[in-house]
Amino acid sequence: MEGKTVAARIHDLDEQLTSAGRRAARGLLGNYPLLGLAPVAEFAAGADVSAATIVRFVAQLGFKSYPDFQRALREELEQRSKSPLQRGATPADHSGEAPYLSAFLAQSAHRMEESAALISPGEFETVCRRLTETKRNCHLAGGRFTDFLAGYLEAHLRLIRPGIRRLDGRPATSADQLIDVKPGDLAILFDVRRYDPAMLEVARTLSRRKAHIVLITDEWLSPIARHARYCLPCRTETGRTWDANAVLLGLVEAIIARVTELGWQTASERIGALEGE
Amino acid sequence: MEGKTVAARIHDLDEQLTSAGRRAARGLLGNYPLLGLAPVAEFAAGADVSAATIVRFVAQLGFKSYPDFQRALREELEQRSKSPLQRGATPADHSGEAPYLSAFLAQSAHRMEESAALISPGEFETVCRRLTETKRNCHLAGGRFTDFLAGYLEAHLRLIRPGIRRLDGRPATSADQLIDVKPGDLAILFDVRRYDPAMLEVARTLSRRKAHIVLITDEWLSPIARHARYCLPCRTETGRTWDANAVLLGLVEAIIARVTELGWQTASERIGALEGE
DNA sequence: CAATTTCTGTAACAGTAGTTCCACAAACGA
DNA sequence: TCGTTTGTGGAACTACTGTTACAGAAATTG
Repeated sequence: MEGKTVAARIHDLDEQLTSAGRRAARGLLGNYPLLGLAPVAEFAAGADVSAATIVRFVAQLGFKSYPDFQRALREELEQRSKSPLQRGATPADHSGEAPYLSAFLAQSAHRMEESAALISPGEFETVCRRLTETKRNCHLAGGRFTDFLAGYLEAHLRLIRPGIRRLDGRPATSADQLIDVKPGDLAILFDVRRYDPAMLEVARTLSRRKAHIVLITDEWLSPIARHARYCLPCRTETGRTWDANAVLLGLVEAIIARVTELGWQTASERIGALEGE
Repeated sequence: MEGKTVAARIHDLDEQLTSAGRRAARGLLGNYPLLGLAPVAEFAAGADVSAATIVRFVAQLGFKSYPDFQRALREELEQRSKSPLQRGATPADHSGEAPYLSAFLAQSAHRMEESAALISPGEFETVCRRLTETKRNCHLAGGRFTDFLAGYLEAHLRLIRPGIRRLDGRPATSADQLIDVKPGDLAILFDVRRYDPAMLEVARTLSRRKAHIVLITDEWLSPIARHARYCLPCRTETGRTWDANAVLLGLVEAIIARVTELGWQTASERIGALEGE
């Protein structure tokens, strides 16, 4: 119990967390561990919950008090900075210029691994399981630079199971698409920064219709997060002109792989039938 | 005054510090910046001075209050972790069993790094340079599961430069699209395993019309490779039902990033104009 | 060597943080 | 659809932390 990192504790709880508790967890993992070192009020504001929720969250993690929790974070941070490897690691790459492509791909790869830490394993698993429930329909939509992800996921899910619907983001046409959304339906939305107002509107409508929203977003969390039951954030920041959506695709492929495994009975038949053509 | 790091401020003071003040400085620099994030009492104990001294020290550094000082430290830490390659931000999570998602993303990440070795840096660079030659048109096309990559690349290249054309893979319609392909034009084709015969046909035609083909494919090389002037293969094998196209998207994003850099003059203007809307 | 100045730690103070309680709202199950 | 349960945020409360004043200990200078 003592030796565990705070991040690990969060992943342990995971299922037991309530909606607001989860927002707190997301916020903290989002810029870990800095938000936890701020005063409660600031943490609360950053995670978009009340101060009371933060205190409850910290108590759930097994800490006696908020200061106690902060001490744990500091000690963790101290451990990390004292461990020998990374001191040399970061500055060393200036020696002998690495080819552009290697450096770029290494960076993307690194961000992909970081994203794994950002996403709660239980939440991922839950989302995948829900995707195998073929009784409910599943709706997909993405914004300007993420719509292709929705398309990619759609193409694969269609092979695996029935009941997949694609929404387009334009408010005009989406209105009538949204009519046949039933309570309890699943909706997977993609939204990354410069967040799309149209997507937010779609999310609002879905929320009103009691659909369960799965949000796939970047580390700064789309405003849709407030309406989302499940939230899967990825590290996309590059410091360059464009953010890295390859990480998002990695996540999408992970979902496809997992859902294929879980629903292999159905999937193999369908895929077999389609391959045959 | 505002932008200075706390460490820099300490060095500035230096001579002006009294004996106890210096102990405080030593303590903080000794395990920077963690001690400063602790409560005053703890900071004091760690630096072996009284709490009052710490407060005076912080005031000397130019901060209005101790909380103010801590905020500065946190912001500094946030900056640092966000700008250059993240210092091994969240690595030490390998405790215990690796969750599905982590394992999957780690695998994807690994394959991404391998791909860097697979692709000749010179070839990559050449392709990017040719993409900045705006005198020649550039045509894009992809197969069933890769067409979205062509779309993604198209969307970004359009922002950067003129003369981008998208071909669709259907032989019927592609015929007339291919009419305005001129000798020396660039054509970027995506083709991965279970290779698309239609794509091969498109490649043949392009080849006949003396277009220079850039092929983005998997490690087993599409048959198009014979017609391609440049060939950029990626590791996509997963051993599962589906191959990993996230690696391909990584490569595409690398191209986008590099081309943006090379043609920044043109690109920045165009992007700026479009952002303005 | 003594008087003066500067610096330091202790102890009381004040303010702000963390904590807790309660009423309300949302989700769940009958 | 209605009651029950659970979760949530606002507001009061408490406790701790940062702050400040003061008195004693060094250090410095005449």
